Amino acid sequence: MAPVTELTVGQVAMRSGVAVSALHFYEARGLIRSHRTSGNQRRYGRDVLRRVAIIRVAQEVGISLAEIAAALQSLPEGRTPTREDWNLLSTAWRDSLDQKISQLKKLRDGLTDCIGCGCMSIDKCPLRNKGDRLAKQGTGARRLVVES
Amino acid sequence: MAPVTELTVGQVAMRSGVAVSALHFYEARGLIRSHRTSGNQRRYGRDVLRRVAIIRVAQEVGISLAEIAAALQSLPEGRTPTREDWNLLSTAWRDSLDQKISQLKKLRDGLTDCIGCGCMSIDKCPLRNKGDRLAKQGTGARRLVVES
DNA sequence: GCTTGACCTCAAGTTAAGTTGAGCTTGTAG
DNA sequence: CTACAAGCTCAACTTAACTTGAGGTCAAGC
Repeated sequence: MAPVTELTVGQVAMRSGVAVSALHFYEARGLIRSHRTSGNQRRYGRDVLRRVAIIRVAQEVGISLAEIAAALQSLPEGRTPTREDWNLLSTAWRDSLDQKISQLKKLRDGLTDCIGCGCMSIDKCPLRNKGDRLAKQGTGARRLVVES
Repeated sequence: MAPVTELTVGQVAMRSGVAVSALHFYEARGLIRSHRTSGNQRRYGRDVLRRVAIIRVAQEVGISLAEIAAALQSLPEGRTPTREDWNLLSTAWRDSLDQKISQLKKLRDGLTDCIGCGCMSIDKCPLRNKGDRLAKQGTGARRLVVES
C-alpha cells in the first residue's frame, strides 16, 4: 500500500494530454485536487488521470465544466473512486446522457428521415425534440416555444 | 404557389424560441438568411424555422456554430431544402455524429462498466476513447496523448 | 397626426473555458 | 554550487455565442 508514485502537473499534463494551464484551471474550478509539497508544488494521486479522462470525454459531448463539476462532487475528494462512487455518478448522468444520445440520433437520422415525414411544416418535425428538458441554463438557449 | 406568409424576426423568434438578437447573430454568421422590406425590416421564409431548429438541436449536442454553418452551406440559400439537400447535410454529419453518439454511450456505460474492467490503470480504460478523431479545433481540447 | 411597440444598427458587455506572459521560486543534473 | 527546466501566482488576453443598451426608424391603432 505504499503510495504509488505521486504525479507532478507536468506528468499529469503529459499523460492526460491536457495543458498544465488547464489542470490549474480545473483545480481552481474544483474538478480535480492536489496537495502541495513543502516547496508549494502540486502533487496528484493517480486517480486524477481518471478524473481528467472523464472530464474530457464529457466535455466533448457537450457537457459543461459546471455540470461535470457538480457530478464529480459525488466522487469523494481524495481517494480513488469505488464502484459505488461510479455508480452514483453514472446514474446521476444517465438520464441527461440518454437524452443527449437520443437527440444526436434524432439529428442524425432525422436529417435524413424527416424528409419523408412531410414536415414542410416545422411543427410536426421530429427535430422539434418534444419532451426534451435538458435545461440549458445561462447565456444561450431558451426552449422551443411552439407547443403541439 | 403564392408565397406563404413571410415571417418577421419577432415571429420567427416566437415560433423558434430563439431571441431576436440571436437571430440577428445567426444571420450575421451566415446561418440563416432574410430579405428586407422597403422599410429595411427583415422578412424570413418558412424554411428559416427548419434551419433554426437544426441549429439548436445541433448546438445542444455540442456542435459549434462554425461547424453548423459549414454544414448548412450545403443547403441552398433561398429555397426550402429538398430531399437531396438534406441527404447531403446528414451524410456530411453522420460520421461525426456517430462518433459523438458512441462517445456518449461510452461515457454513459463506461462510467458504470469501467469498474469491472480492472482499470485502476487509466491506460486500459474504455473512457480513453481510442480511435477517436473528432478533431476538436480552436482554443481548448488537445487529444489524449497516452498511446497504448 | 401622434403614440407605441416592433425593428434596425452598432458598440460594448458577459460567460465559459482556457491560454499567455511576467516575475519569482524549486529542484535536479552536471 | 550553479544553471536551467519545471513550478507557482496573478492578471490580462482570446474565442464562441450571445445579450444589452443607446439612439433612431417604421407602422398600426386611436
